[in-house]
Amino acid sequence: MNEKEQSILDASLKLFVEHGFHGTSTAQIAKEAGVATGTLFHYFNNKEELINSLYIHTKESLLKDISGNYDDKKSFKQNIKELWLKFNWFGINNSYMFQFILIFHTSPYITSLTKEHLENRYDELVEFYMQGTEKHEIKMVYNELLQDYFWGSIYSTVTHFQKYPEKLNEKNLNMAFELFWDGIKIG
Amino acid sequence: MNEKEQSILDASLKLFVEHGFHGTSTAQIAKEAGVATGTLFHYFNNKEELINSLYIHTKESLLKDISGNYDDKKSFKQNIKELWLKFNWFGINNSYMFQFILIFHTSPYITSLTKEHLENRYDELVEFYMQGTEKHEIKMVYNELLQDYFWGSIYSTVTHFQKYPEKLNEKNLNMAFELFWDGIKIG
DNA sequence: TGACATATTGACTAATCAGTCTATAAATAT
DNA sequence: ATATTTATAGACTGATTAGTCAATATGTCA
Repeated sequence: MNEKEQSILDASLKLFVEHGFHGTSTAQIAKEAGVATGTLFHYFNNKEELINSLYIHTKESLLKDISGNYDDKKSFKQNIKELWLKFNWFGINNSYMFQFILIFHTSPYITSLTKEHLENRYDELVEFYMQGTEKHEIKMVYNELLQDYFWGSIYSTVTHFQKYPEKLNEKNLNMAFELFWDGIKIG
Repeated sequence: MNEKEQSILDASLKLFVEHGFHGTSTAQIAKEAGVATGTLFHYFNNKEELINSLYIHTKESLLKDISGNYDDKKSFKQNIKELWLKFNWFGINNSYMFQFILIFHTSPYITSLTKEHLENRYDELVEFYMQGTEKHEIKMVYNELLQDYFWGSIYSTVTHFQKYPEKLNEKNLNMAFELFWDGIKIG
């Protein structure tokens, strides 16, 4: 990845989150990135291609951070907690990226081709969940609801600590996890 | 509320949700509403005033739908379930409004004056919650986290049934509530 | 060295935007 | 009935936008 190309993506991430896709001009992006508009269009054919690249890079970054294997030596709860924490730390440490995913995952400017490129990688995560229901460690709730419940917990926890950074500590993060876990555990 | 004024707000709601604030031109709004641009600027001095009016109307509509008093004859769980359901039905039956609130509650175009106009009305809701912690029916979790947990559950449930409308029935809605309730209940 | 490709620049352009203005039409008041 | 205010229309304008283009610089390879 070229240095200028990277700074264009960095500037875009910041400005798209702060002012939206249409609220950010290519001139502003170029200025923020410290390049000329011509350079921007040298690396990206148009604005839409830019946001698609950004979406791919952001999601790749998330996938990299949350990847890791199920550890049979640990309990199911511990395994799921580690995954939950990885998601949350990603959101807390990369607030622009997290907000970008939140805002733009339904954007019409992100093409279906771009989405396909990533969607199926979450399959691993889904199977991971299934393990818990099979072993009757978590409630018999259909998969789609379980996934959305999981994501809702990540969403509310990350946005909570973005809003109240002074509340961020291990105790409160565990508290937030227990809210999530007690919702799906059996008994 | 004038008929044309209302159709301008309706058109704005739809287009702002679908294409964003800057992604929607005043000409498009006027066309969708079936009026001339001059009429739009007769009712709203500028685009920002339009989105602020829209925000107020949308939140007023939400507040109207979720309002109601705590019923001492019913259990705390039942009371909170009814509130939770009111929020969810609002989101399910008014998907544009719900998405609009989600997308624009942090928008810089919604002035702090507009926000103040509504924020304090949620105080009732907060006190409602406190009742549960005082009676030790729900976990001793600090208020801000509890509120964000509540909102996260609404968010994930509404977006879930927007994504999978065929899954919407009483059984699954109750299931989603139990995920939420078991997270905060004691024991 | 010299030839060719790639990188970078910023002035430029056609299209689009928010908002204005003038002209009427409809409603309301005196 | 007449005057005054309010509603509606759409052509128009100055500013801004995404994207182009021609010029120049830098790198690469034989």
